[in-house]
Amino acid sequence: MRKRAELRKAEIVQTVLDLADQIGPDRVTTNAVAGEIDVTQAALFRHFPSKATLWQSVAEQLAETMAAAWEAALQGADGPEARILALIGAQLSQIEATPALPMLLFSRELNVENDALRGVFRTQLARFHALLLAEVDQAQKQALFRPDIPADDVVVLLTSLVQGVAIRWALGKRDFSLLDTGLRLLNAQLRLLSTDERI
Amino acid sequence: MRKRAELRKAEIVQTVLDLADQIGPDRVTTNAVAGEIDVTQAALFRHFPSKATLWQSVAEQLAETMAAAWEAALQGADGPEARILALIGAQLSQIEATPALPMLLFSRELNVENDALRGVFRTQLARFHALLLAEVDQAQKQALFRPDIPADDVVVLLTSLVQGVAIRWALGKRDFSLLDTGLRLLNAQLRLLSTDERI
DNA sequence: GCATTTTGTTAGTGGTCACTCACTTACTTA
DNA sequence: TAAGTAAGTGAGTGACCACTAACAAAATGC
Repeated sequence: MRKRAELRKAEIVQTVLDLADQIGPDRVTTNAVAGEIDVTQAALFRHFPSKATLWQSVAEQLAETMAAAWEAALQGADGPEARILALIGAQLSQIEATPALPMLLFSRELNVENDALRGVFRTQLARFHALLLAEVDQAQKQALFRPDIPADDVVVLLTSLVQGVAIRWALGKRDFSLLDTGLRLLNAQLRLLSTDERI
Repeated sequence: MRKRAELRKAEIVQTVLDLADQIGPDRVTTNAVAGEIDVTQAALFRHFPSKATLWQSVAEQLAETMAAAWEAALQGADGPEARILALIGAQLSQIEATPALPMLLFSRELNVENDALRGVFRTQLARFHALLLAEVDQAQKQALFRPDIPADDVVVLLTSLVQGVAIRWALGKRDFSLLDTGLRLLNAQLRLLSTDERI
């Protein structure tokens, strides 16, 4: 069935993400993608000049979705602690919705073959770090967080928490909710960071 | 130059690890390995019946080294906190000495192609988790650690710390000491976990 | 010092990869 | 409704992959 280019492009990008999760990013061949959407392999090259540019489209779509989710998280929360919770919750949801993300970070495609792809992800991670840092800084200035740990280190602890639980989830059987588990651990960590002795 | 099988085997295994770091685990082809040690590609199959068994040898060697490092860490430290420091220090050193380790965890080779390889790594990670859990349990029983966070969650926070800082190091420019940075963050986290208010 | 075993080479195998090209069919528009 | 364009096909390309078989030479054992 013939489709318009825009539709087909979106379909291809989504299929790449699905396949990346199912069989691993580096096993996503043009043949596999084409077979999944019942089109010949050569048809893909009508829509993307090369496989690398196809991956770049995937990265750009992911970057947009993530940026939008962070924006929404920040808008919907008041105070540093709530915003940290919202930001990390958004990130966990994003990973749960796109399970290929963690593996993609370590894929050959990103790390070896495709410099542009790597650039997009690096920029996104740096942005997330900066957003968290601003909130942690606020929290320490308002004496909500213990002041004796550098804000930068706190951010690394928080992002590590996300990565750690995401890895356990992605490499394991995914038999627990990434969002729930992540938020439970985050609450524990926030309790440790808090200056309020009662909680 | 002709070498004895045992020497050659060890050389091949080491070359696989080196190349896995330099070009990524999934780019380690038999041709690349052979070229690195100035031997024809076919010679590799004198020593390993298949590429999969070659990777298994790599995994076994890594598993042995790690187990020995953990053993030494536990022997040389007194008290739960010191043992946690030693265990995680050993793990950070191991990653720094074998930078391919984090990427290997997410490689196609491990996750898709080679079930035996995946088994070895899963077992190792579970062991590390268990070792840490025993120490955290002790620390809470001796009232060195806050009792209000489940020991299992504390272990996840600690292993996440290792993974998080290792990822930053492996995917970045490696322009900081993994061991130093990891231990600095670990000390911060241990301070947060401690019941002693003075530190 | 000769025979045997071990370690290596040369030259292939079939399979898969991204990508190309000449051609056809479906859709759009004048 | 005819002409032009957009989307898709079929049949290839060379490059690279893990792996094999027949043969050669180096080391070892008697």
